[in-house]
Amino acid sequence: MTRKPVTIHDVARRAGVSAGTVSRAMAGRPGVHEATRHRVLEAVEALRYTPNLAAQRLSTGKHLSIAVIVPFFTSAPVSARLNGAVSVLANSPYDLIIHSIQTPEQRDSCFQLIPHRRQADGVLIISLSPRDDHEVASLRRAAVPVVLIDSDHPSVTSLPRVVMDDVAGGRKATEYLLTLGHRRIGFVGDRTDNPFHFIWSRDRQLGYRQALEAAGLPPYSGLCGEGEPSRAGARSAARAILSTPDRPTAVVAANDTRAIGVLEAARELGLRVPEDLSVIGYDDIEIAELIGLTTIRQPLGASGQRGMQLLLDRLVGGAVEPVREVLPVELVARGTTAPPAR
Amino acid sequence: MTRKPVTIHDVARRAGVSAGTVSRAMAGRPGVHEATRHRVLEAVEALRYTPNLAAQRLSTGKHLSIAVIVPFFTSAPVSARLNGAVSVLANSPYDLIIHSIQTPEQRDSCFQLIPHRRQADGVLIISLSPRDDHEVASLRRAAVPVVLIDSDHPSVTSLPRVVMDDVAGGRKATEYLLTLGHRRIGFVGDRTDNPFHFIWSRDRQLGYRQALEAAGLPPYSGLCGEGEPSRAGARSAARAILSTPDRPTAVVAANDTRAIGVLEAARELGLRVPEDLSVIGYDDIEIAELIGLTTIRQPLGASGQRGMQLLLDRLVGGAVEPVREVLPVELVARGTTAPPAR
DNA sequence: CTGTTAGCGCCTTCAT
DNA sequence: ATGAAGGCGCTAACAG
Repeated sequence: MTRKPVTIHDVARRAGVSAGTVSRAMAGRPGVHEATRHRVLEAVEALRYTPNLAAQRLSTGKHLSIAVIVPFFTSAPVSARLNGAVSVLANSPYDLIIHSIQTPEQRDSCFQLIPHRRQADGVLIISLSPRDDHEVASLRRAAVPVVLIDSDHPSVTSLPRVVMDDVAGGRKATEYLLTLGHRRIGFVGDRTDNPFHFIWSRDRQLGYRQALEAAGLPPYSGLCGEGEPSRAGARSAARAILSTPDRPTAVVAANDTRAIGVLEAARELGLRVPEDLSVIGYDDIEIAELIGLTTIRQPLGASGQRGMQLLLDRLVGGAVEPVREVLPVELVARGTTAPPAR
Repeated sequence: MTRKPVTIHDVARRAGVSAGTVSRAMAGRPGVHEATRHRVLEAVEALRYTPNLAAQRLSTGKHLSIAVIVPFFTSAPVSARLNGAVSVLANSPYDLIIHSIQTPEQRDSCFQLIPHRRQADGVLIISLSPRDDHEVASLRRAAVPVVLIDSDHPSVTSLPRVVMDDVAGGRKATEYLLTLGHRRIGFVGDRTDNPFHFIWSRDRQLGYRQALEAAGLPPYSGLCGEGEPSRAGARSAARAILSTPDRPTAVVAANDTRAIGVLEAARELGLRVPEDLSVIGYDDIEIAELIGLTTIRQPLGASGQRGMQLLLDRLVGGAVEPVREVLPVELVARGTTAPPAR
């Protein structure tokens, strides 16, 4: 079944030319007689010749592929970003190699290996942030360009990246609740020291704190729940803070999935939404619209596209200066928020 | 920044051996003195040597990568399957090359190119079925093993594949409604001649018809809506069949997304669910549980895992005989179904 | 315009 | 146990 592959020499022989000419003809490079090119292409067709990519890569030093490091791409926001990135590649010669991170160990090994092993022309890292200066430095001296999406680090010696304005998002969400008249506002998010080193929850919480502070309100640290990064985790965290005597009248969730957990907790506790409790999510994934969840919308697909574009730019244009693009977010008011009952 | 890559010869020189020995030492093959191996590995470490994959591939003829052809992987079911497939690869040396299909043209070109160009050791095709015998034949004479997931074709000369029992699923959904006492049951699905040649909607509809027939009911062709493959499309299709004088008391949707469209249509028309209308979906994606949708659950992640496993089997074991594995589906009864009002 | 000649970096016999 | 040599398939530089 797997008969010997057709090589460039087979084509050359059939067309009555040399391998070099076949190479030139196929690459469409100038300096080949039109008739010759025609004969070559005919032979290619007849033999169903496909160049051996490995040989091509070895010879040219180009890989024509891009590696993407991405966590849990069943998560809707991540998969939306990935999809945006992929769509940019559709009309390019680059292949897309996916490295799906499912454990913290995988994260670490991918961060070390992928950018240094010479297998892709560029590396795109989605939603996974460098842990420390050391890791930033390691990425900077990578063998190929590295671009980050939804990933950041305060280090000055920085990498090109596309980030969401998570702090502003957390602030907007909280300010909206303040505008509605809420004063006791809780937050349900991720642990700062989560094993994958996700930073978005932390940043959104920071914005939340800023908004409270700006409003002259004390930080309600007792109202912040951290739990497993899932609906169930958010539900139990929410159950905890909603069971306190001075329960909050509103909750900011670090993402839509958690917001749904909060809604479930509210239902379990017999709290009506939005009459007894306002809930606001983050991401605006499809489900948010369906259940009428008020949320902060971030440009998921666009972030993927932009990041991939940055990477491609530096693949063709050589070294472009590092940039840090911040994408804006917006509030989408729906049915899970209302003024507090008096 | 991109200094000259370190090659196997650099390592060899530093370790005071030849390139061949380095190769053997690194591959952990026998016939290398322990002390030598140690020195080699030390040199590898010191030089941060990473073998050039392209060279390795060219030399060995193995690519250590698997190509996956997959449509719209933002769709929850597709991304769940893909995720299952990826997870199998986590502990293997294989890389995963993604070919995301976004247009019918891409579908066609990928079907022709990917399996024949010698770039991956195997090809996994998810949720995209061969269009005709010709395409089946083309896949069969591919240069590398090809495995299909959620993809099928009646052709006798078949390919190894993992399919869902969509016909049984459509039947089960319909039988459940019949059991509840419904007699006028509609169906909202995809067009048979959809451009991507998806077949699951057709098969589920077939099961639906079988169930009706078995119950001695005439085929309610007027109750079948076909629309754009989206929530909105399903909503307008549903609006049409729910506005007829003899409207159905229950609707089987070809997937959960469409079921949600049907629910929206019902709400618009002032029909209560499940009192005035029963709705049943298909897939059991996360959202189904959230909104309490009765649905048919299919093993999404498991199908991906199993398909990838089949592919790996045939990569190591050589030619295994073609199989057609059918994965079972089950009914998940939730809140959108009830006996019809009398 | 086209053929020839060297590698690209690695693996793999075949000697030693 | 190790070194030397040839080749994987292709491209690129250099002659003609």
